[in-house]
Amino acid sequence: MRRAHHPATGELSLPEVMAALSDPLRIGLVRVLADGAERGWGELRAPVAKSTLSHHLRVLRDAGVTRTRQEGTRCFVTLRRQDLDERFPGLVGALLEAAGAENVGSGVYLAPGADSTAACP
Amino acid sequence: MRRAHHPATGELSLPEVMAALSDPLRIGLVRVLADGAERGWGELRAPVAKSTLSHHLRVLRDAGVTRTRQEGTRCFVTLRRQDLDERFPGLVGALLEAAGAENVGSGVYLAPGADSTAACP
DNA sequence: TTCGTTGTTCGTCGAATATCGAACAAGCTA
DNA sequence: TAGCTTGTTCGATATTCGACGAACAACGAA
Repeated sequence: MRRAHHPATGELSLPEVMAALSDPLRIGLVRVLADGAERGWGELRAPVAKSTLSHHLRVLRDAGVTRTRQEGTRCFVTLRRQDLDERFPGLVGALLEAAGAENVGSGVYLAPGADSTAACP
Repeated sequence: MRRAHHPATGELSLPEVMAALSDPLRIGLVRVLADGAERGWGELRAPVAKSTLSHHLRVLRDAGVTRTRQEGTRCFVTLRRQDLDERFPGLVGALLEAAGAENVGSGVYLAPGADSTAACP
């Protein structure tokens, strides 16, 4: 598991962020992370193969939408809400509101019983 | 020149709109149209072949971001700001603000001397 | 050390995208 | 009618994207 690259706040690219947020599955991931809690990779459920899920998380990470932290063999993901709001004020909020109203990305959810406080037992 | 298809307000798809707004050139087009004025196709200047420009305008139109009106052999384009705001409140505003701050899509501009009031002489 | 768990990476596939020039169609205009 | 203007459409390429299974790497546990 190679060290993941995270763009600095100042390096965020608007087109790249928009592209990252143009896939229903990735929108679903952002919605799941929208409460600001850190989530374990294993908590995330989506109707795709795990290699595909890894791909989508990588796209989000490379665009600077999420941050991945590694702990042992596990990964924890958070939404970079503050960084995004700093560079693109209101964008993520508008997206989340619209996605909620349209129920975009509803195929993504958290593993039943998973709790943000139990992410690191 | 076939009759263009415009999705109804209720048919707008968030992922499709996001994808349409993830290209720098298309963001530039939206910026040029952001003042709400109707612009003639011929006023639009972008560093691509006209067939490519036609393609990008079609992507925007098909996603419901712009509306195209035909008058004789000419086309006039407007931003569907109201429809977009109705479905995705704040999204276009946040995009425009961010794009302005980052100067995204600056390769797109209006033909010198073109005026919104002179679009239909 | 030997497993088992956990994500990532690789190779591949089909579909979609961006781009260009050329050909085309529709409507003015001479 | 014959041309001119204006966009659109058509191939043709090259690139990228989303998806999958399989292989791999890193770490903890037995």
